[in-house]
Amino acid sequence: MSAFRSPFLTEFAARGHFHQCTNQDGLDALLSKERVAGYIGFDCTAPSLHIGNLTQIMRLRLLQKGGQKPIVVVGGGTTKIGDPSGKDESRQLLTDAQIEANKVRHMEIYRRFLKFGDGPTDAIMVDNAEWLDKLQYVPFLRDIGRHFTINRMVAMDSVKLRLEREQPLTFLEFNYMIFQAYDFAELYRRYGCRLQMGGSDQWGNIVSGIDLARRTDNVELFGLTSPLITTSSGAKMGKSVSGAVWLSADMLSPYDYWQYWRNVEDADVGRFLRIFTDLPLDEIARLEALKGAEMNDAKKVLANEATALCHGRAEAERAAETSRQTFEGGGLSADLPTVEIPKDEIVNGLGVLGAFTRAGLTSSNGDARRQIAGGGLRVNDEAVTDEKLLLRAEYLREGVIKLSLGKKKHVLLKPV
RNA sequence: GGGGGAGUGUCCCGAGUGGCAAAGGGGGCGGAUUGUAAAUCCGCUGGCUUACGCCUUCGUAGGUUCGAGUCCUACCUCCCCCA
Repeated sequence: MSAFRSPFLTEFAARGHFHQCTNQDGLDALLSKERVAGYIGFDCTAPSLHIGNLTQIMRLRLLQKGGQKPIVVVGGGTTKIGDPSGKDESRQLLTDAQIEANKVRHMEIYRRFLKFGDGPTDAIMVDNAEWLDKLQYVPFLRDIGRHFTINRMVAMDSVKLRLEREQPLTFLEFNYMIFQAYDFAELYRRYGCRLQMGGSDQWGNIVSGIDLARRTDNVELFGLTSPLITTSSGAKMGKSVSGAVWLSADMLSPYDYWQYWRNVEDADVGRFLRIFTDLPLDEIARLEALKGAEMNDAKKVLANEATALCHGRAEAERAAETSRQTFEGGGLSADLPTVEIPKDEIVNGLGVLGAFTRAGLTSSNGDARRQIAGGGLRVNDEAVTDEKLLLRAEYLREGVIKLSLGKKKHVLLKPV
């Protein structure tokens, strides 16, 4: 990878985002010469975005920091098709209402990471349903479809892999790349957008758009992809205590979000600091070089910075403090997740099994029983050995009972 | 339209002579060890139950049988070959 002249590409590469570029020198020259609008598309398949999407958002953020103009394309239209890239099975089709609801929630998230407005480097957000919904089949086939050969489409990884693995690919999904290609060309016409970024799995779709625009508008557009971010142990990143690592506080609390970053593997700390925070590279290099237990300090910085970007500095500090009290103070933090129960139940004595299940720590009484057998449950930090234990008022500490599953999952039971 | 094959524990893959709560993986969770890390080792991984035990599960619906994941019939879905 040669040195870049443009600040954006330099930073982009230095932070580990660079995978492939359709015309590296051409793009670098263009970025150095004029302000470039670049986009990334996001489909609205889930009610929140997760950290997989965050890697993309951070790339747009870098684009903005580099003095260029980011465009967020929300896939109100393409979500109706479903991207087959990298998947073995079709995603279940969402209703228009679900897509719309998801879209509104996503837009709120983009605003936290990017500055929107009318200024030259302010981000803008557009919905590809604006043009895709209006397309008419026959005119579209004649104008756009004639630029695509089945031969090439079938050779695309997104299609080829599905066929090779003998998994069905519907005609609907087969069309996805055409729509994404059309998006790029349309964004060029509407906003002069010259650049599309995306994960490495988007290469084929991006190149299709570049080809299309060259044929229809005789212009060179650019594609820039990033490596798929995995954990050092090879897993696709993004699993937290409660499933995916969501960016919406109502789907994953700032505390759990903070904990996710606090718990990344040692080997990932430097890489993640570069991708998911704005810290200067020399500072990251210093943190990354920490040895042994000191690595925990680097992880705290990662957690603080990443959480502050997503949920605000105040929430990050709160999560850090809750974590400090819980893990380092050995004490009780009132900020842990709390489940309320009727006061009577404590007065009468509440069975431990039910209590853990109510708190959401175990999935059933049987599960709770098994966890007790395995030594995994604690009440007020003391291991539960008797599954018939009744929780009564004398277990209250500062008005709550602390239930724990393993070392990391804690819930406060609060009588009301 | 004709012929052949397949759907198994609600995370996934996958074995399964009529006696099966159903082999084995992966993943996940817990324990030990650690640094809230990795690696390693151990345990758990359908529901209810103090317990004997009871209930629910193998694409769907029926049937044969003391007894069905396993045999029969119909239907659904998917894959392959022929037209």
